[in-house]
Amino acid sequence: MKALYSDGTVKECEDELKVIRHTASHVLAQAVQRLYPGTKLAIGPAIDDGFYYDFDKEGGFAPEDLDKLEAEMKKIVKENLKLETFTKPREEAIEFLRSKGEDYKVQLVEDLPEDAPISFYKQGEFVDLCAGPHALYTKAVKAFKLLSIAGAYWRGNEKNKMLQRIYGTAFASKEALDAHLTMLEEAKKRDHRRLGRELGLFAIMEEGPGFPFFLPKGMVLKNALIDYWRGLHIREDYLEISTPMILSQSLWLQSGHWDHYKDNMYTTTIDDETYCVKPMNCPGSILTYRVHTHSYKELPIRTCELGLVHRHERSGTLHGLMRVRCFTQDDSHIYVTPEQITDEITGIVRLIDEVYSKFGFKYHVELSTRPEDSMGSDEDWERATDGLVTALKVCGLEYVVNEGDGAFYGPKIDFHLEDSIGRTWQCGTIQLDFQMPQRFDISYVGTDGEKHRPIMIHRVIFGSVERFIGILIEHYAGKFPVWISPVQVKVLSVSEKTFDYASKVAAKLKAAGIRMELDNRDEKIGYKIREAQLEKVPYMLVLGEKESEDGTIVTVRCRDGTDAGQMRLDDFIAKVVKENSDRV
RNA sequence: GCCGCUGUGGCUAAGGGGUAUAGCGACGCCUUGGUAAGGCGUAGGUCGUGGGUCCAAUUCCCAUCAGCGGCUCCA
Repeated sequence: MKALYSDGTVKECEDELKVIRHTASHVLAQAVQRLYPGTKLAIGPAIDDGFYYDFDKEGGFAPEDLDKLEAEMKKIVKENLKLETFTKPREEAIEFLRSKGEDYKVQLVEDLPEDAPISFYKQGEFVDLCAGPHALYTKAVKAFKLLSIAGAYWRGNEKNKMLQRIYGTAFASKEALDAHLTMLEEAKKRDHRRLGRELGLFAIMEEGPGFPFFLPKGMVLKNALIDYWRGLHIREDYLEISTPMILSQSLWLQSGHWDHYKDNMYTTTIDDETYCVKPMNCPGSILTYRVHTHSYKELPIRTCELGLVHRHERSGTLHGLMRVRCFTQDDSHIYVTPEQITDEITGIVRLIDEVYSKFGFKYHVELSTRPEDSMGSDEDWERATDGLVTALKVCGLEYVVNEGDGAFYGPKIDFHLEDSIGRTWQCGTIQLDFQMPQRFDISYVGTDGEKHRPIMIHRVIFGSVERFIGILIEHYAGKFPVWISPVQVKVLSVSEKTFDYASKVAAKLKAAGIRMELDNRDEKIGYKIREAQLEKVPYMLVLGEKESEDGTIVTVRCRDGTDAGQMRLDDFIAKVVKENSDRV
């Protein structure tokens, strides 16, 4: 597709969808200004799967307005306006925008480099400050839909005014648009909050907003993950510990958490003393390090802990299991010498990759640097950041830099996973910390017999077991692999005549350690199969008179609807036991 | 926390100023049935919570709590 660039040239564009969507956002802004004169424009970019435009409109938009705006947009597309571009000198551009009352646009121009030409795009009566490129005519926006209205702060700063953002999407064809909308509908069915309820995995109640309850089936899944976690950590020479959930405020003052994190901390009073519910596990781990003196020969010391932390997250940020107020971190604190940093971090990156690959997750990596609210010297931060960058290079990992998003005590490498509709969630993280060891004055004895300061690495793989389970649920759409399936086999009797045989088979499965459920209800086999399908159980055993008379065989139906035919019961048991122990 | 929307039996929804409907599910009876829903019947809600307006509110208004979509923030 050809596009109009801000230098006035027309050429083949690199990203057709982006051009269509960006033009769609202009068409939306034009419709808004036609229907609601006086509405001010902020910004309106194309995004991953659509576009949005931020407006400042007196009284905001009502949901019905989306229909009216869509209708007006269709008109504008039908008018097939030609897009034109022109530039203005800085002062003239500011004057022009000011005369139109576009205060936000004036601010945008004022922030552009002094000597940059200020480009505008025009379609019919509508003119917008814009760097382009755009479609040549508005008819390029033939397949679009407005999706939602949301609040958004001007320039993403919560101290600024909240504007109204209208989200929409656009495609090159109606078919592509419909396919996208259908995909969104399908994704809703995989939402972990819905599946969590339907499959009886977890529940979040009004009595504890953000504090999830794990139901029996969810607990089986969680424990399977934890067993896997424990095995890995034994293999990798970690030492498991457990530290208290509530510790004295003085500890949190010493660690710096009170200064930098108190808004997120819950407190309680014990015998007139203030105690804090731990929002992180590091101070606890450090205290265990200090119990004994350590030699350089012991390092690296890798402590690990399934730590249940509580954080007061703001109410509007809670989201199913993905964002909660109490969660289990598969935490680890590793004490190393400066020379060991690169090898240790490289090892962790590989371990994280091993775990994510096991589930077939795609992930992307970010390097988060020093935030404004932080502690420690510039030199420490530089050394720590360099250490992480070196490890990333050694591993050959691609990453993006997330400026100012590090922890208050150190920079971090973050691993992000995607949910069913493409939102990403930070799960794994590796943080390099020079501060805690100083604050707690921990040391090891070196070859010279002198005390030296170890460096501390904080890291998680799942991140939070809760969030990881949320991602797992959506990734598998509830059809978990056998080893984490809450129920692995459902035993279904065809009629009352085979209740006994079904019970016998069930007992044998159970004795073999297989998680099974027996359905000996007085229902037809089709009904029992339907229910087992909805529960997304990997294997169903259909047991009727044929199987019962033989006494050693079972008929296996798989979750995907295929009929695996008859097998000897012993062979079936061996197969499931193997799948479970191989974790597939 | 901020902006907008939502809140009816376990779930999904309908309704609407004069104490509320359906389907699924649950339970009971009949049916003994071979790979995604056999039939009949029964129970279950006072409409998130608290105020207010009104002869009367679940239905209107206010507040509050929770959820949803975003923003900000974060594992």
